[in-house]
Amino acid sequence: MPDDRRLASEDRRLEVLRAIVEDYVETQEPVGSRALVERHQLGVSPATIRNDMVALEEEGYIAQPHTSAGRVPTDKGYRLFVDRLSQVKALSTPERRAIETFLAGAVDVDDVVQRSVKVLAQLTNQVAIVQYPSLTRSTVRHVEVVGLEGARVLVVVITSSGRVEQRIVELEATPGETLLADVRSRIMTATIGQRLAEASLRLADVIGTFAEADRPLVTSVVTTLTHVFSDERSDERIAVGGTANLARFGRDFDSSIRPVLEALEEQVVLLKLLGEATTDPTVRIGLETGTEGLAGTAVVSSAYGTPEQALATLGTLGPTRMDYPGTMAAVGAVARYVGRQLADG
Amino acid sequence: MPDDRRLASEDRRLEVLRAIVEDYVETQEPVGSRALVERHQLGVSPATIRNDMVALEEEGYIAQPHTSAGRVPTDKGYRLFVDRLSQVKALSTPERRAIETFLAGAVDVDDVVQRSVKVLAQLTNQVAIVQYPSLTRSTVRHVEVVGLEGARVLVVVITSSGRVEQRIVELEATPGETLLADVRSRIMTATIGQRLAEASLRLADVIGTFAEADRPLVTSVVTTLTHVFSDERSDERIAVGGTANLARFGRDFDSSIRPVLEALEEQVVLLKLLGEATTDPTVRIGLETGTEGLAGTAVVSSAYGTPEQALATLGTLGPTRMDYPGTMAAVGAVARYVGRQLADG
DNA sequence: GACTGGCACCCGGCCCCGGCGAGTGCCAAC
DNA sequence: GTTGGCACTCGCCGGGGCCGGGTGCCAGTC
Repeated sequence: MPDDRRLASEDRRLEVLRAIVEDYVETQEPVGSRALVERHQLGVSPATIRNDMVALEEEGYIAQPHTSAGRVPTDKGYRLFVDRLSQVKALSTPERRAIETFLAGAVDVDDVVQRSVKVLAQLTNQVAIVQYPSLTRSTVRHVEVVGLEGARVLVVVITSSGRVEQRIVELEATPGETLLADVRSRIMTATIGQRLAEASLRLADVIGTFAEADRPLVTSVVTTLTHVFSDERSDERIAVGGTANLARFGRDFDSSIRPVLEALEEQVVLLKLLGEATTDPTVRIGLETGTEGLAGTAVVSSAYGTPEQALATLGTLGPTRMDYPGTMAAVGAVARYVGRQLADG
Repeated sequence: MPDDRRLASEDRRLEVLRAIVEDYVETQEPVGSRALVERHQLGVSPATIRNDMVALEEEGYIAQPHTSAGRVPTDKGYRLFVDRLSQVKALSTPERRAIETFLAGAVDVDDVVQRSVKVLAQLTNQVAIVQYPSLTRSTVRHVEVVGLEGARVLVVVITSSGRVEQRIVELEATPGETLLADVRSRIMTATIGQRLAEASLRLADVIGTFAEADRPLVTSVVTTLTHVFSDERSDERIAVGGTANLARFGRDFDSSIRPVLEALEEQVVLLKLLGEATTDPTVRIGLETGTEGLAGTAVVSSAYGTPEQALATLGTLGPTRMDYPGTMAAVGAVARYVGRQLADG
C-alpha cells in the first residue's frame, strides 16, 4: 500500500513543520532535527526528520539562516501553519473575564476604543490597532436641526454606533421656527435607520419637496449633512497601543523597528494593514501586508460590529514569529466584545 | 591682578564646557583635548585644556565613560549649558514658513494639534508631544440648550479654543419651549466669556433664579453643563508623533528605548513631562523629568495659547545629547504659531 | 521504499591574544 | 598659569584556534 505510506509520510512532514513553527516561536532560535525529536513525540529518528526537512525546504516552507544551522519557518511556512495546522486556541476564562469587565467600564465610544486597544495590547503582547467605528458603515439614529441666535443653525447627527457629530451652518437669513421644524422632520423621515451612504442619497430628494423660496436654507443644511455623512476623516481615526512591545522584535533597531514605527504613524498604512473587513480573524504575513518594510511582521485583524453590519476593524501587529492561535483568539474575542458593547451602548 | 586672571580662566573653562557639549552633540563621541583645540579657537594647548577638564570633572559637569577616553557632558553639564552657555538660535525663514503654511491649512482644533505634532517632530527630529487645548483654561464662547423630541434636551458648549462639546439630557417631563429659551438665555448671560472653572461656579447661582416648579429641569441641565465644564478627560488628551525618531537613541533597545515607549503611552506620565506651563521653552534634563527610566532623555516644552491665557502645553522629547538651542527655537516657534492659529480660528 | 545509525564536514560563536591609537595624568620647565 | 614631553591605560580591532550544534550523505536494515 504505497499510497497509504505516502500519505502517512506526508502527514509527518506537516507535523514536522508544525513542530518547527511551535518551537521556533517559543525559543526564537533555529530548530534542529535532534531537538525536534526530543521535544515532540514524532516516533522517528533525527535522520528521518532531516530528510523531511530537506523536502520542506525544497517546497519553501522552511529555510536555514546559514549552512549548518537549524531551520526557521519561512512566510510560506507560517501561512501553511495558520491555514492548516493550527487550531484556534480558546481564551482562558480569566482572560475573557478581563476583557469583559475592562470594556464594560467604558463611558462612550472613544473610551471603548481606547480600552480595547489596551486590552488587546496586553493580551497579545503586541502592538494593537483599533479603528474607530466607521461613520459610513453605521446608520442614522437621530438628526437634529436647531436655530441658534442670528442666522445660524446647529445640525446634529447621532449614529447607531453612538457617535455624535455636529456642525454649525451660517445662513443668509434667519429661518422661521416652523420652517426649521419642517426641515427637521422631513430629513428625519428620509434618513432615520438608513446607512449613511444611503442617507446621503435620500437627502438630495428632500430639497425638491420644499417651496422654491426655502430652497437656499434647505440646501445649506442638506449640504452640511451630506458632508457629515460622507466625512471620511472620522473613518480614518485609528488608535494604536502597546508600541513598547516592539521591544520583542529583532535586535537591530534601524532595520526592523524603525520602519514599523513609521508605518504606525501613517493612517493610510494602518488602514491598509487592517485591510478588508471579515468577521473571523484574518492573518497577513510578511509581504502579504502589502507594506514594504514590514517584512518580518504579521498582522492579525478582524472586523467588529453588530451581527448585521460591520462597523470597523481592529487587530494586532507583531513579528511573524508570533503565537498565531493565541493572537487570533484574542483578536476574535475582543472584536466580539467590542461589537456587543457598541450595540448595547 | 589675580582676580582678573581667575575670571579669565573661569571663562575659558566654561568655553571648554560649551565646546564639549557642542562637539559631543554633533559627533556623539567622547571628545578629547586635542580634538577640542583643533575644532575651536581656544588659543591654548591641549595640555591646558586637560587641566580645565579635570576641574570641570571635579565640579561634575563632565565625565569619562572609562579611563583614558574623552569626556562626555553630565546632566549637570547640559544644565549649565542650557542656562548660561547657549543662545537661542533663530529658525531659518524656510523653517518658519514651513510651520506657518502647514498649520494654516488646518480645518479645526484637532487638525491643528495633529499638524503641529507633525511639524514639531519633523523640525526637531525628535518625539513631539502636543496637549490638546485645555477645556478648563479656555472660556465659554457659546451655550445652546435645545429641546429634542420627547423629554430630551441637547446641550452644546462652544469654547474659545474652538472645541465643541455636546450632551443629551434625559428629563422627567417634556419642558416648554419658552422655559427652555429662558434657561438658555440666563445660562448664557451668566457664563459667556467666563473661564470654564469660573463658569461652573456661576452656574450654581442660576438655579435659584427659577421658579420652584422648574428647578428639576434646570438642575439637570446645569449639572450636565457643570460636568462638561469640569470634564478632565479632554484635559488629558495628548497627541504624540515622531516616535520613529527614537531610532536616534542609544543602540540597546531594551534599556533605553523601551521605557520611553512605555512612558509615551501613559497619559499621566506625558502630562508630567510637559509640566507646568511657561511661555518660554523650558528644558528638563534626565532626572529632572521626574520620570524613572527617562535617564538619558530630555524634554523641551512650552505653553501655548493667547497672550492673555495659556491653553495647554507642547514640546519634544529626545536624548539629552540633543541640539538644545535648535530644539528650543523650534518648540517656541511652533507654540507661538499654534497659539495664534487657535486665537484666529 | 522508508527508516536508521554513523560519519565527515561545515560554519558561526566564543575566547584569547597582541597591536594600535586615542587620550589621559603628571612633571619639569618656562 | 601655561606648555611640551612622556609614560601609561584601556577600548577596539583583527586574527587564530577551539567548540559544538547541525547538516548531508551513505550504507545497512526492516
